[in-house]
Amino acid sequence: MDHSQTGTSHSDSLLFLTDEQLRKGIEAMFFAYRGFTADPDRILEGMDYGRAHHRALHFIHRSPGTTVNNLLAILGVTKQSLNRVLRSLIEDGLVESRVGRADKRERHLHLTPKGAELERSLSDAQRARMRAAFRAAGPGAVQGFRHVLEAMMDESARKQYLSLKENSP
Amino acid sequence: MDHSQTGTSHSDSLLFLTDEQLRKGIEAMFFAYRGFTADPDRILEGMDYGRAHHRALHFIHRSPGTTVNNLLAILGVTKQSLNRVLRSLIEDGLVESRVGRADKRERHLHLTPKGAELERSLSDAQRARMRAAFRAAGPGAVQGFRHVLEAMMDESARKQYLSLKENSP
DNA sequence: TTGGAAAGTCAACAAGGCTGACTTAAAACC
DNA sequence: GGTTTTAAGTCAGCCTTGTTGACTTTCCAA
Repeated sequence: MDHSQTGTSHSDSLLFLTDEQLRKGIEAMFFAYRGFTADPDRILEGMDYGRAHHRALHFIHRSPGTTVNNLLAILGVTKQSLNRVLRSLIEDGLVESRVGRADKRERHLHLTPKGAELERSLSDAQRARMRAAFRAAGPGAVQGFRHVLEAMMDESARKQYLSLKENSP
Repeated sequence: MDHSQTGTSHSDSLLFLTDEQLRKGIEAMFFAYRGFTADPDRILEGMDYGRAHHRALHFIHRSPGTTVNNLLAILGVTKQSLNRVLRSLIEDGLVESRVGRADKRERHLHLTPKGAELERSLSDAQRARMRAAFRAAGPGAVQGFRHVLEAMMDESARKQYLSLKENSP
């Protein structure tokens, strides 16, 4: 489980990973995630919304007509937690909840024009940062980035990630 | 700012990044970060500690003798927020706070054996996941992963990240 | 000797998680 | 047709972790 020779980091031939390298990876995740959320957070502060609203808007935009249960599974939060967020978005006219045609118990969620507008301003900011990072790192790095992140996910999250439509890696 | 031809993703020659590729990157960050924190969170649940305590333990372990102000800057939270966490760790005997020798206003933070033990169990879990992800993705991917994350950080965070000691990428 | 930095503390508040209990409507089952 | 299950929504209360603002103590340094 440990190599007991921490510190020296030279050529890592496939299986030799020092604790130092792993720790750097861990810290990279920590600092990068802060940057990842910084721009949308800045836009949202002052509004009545937060990161949770952003996530809901993102996945509704991305899978229009998704049901509440679906969204619950993707976001990995409780019904009560999501409901609080969803209720305010619906009341404020950013999200529309339509009774299901086939199954009238279900509610299908869509962004209104107003909701789409906020979603776009949030995702524009986030995409701009991602684009800058991808360009700075180069095309090869993008593949590596995606591969490592994918391997880091829980099995169930990976399935959800891969099954989100238009997936052509 | 936008290419207006979303969807098709074939060879991306250095500067051509579709919104689709960027969105996949964004979602990869979201799902992967959940996996990244899942194991330590599982260990901590049931104890009186949470993710904030984990972060404090991590950076104290990594930079023994660091001052409170230093830690504040790295974690990016307020003094009051950190103090609450630090107080419980000190009271429970996981962290020792030593008055500075040169400057007696400063407190230098160290892990006690008990604190080091918890830190190790948390970081063992997190490293195991990182190691598995790195192995699954291969050595080239690890470089790409680090490069993209580094480029995604805010300028100030990147400086902190790079200046944390024993940095030999 | 005085100004300011480092640390610590109290109080109050907000976001966003959680559990538990319960309702309503509609589908599915037998 | 009656029962059970499922999807959604709600109320109440709790926890963690972040925030501001105000204030104290200590002590270095100009």
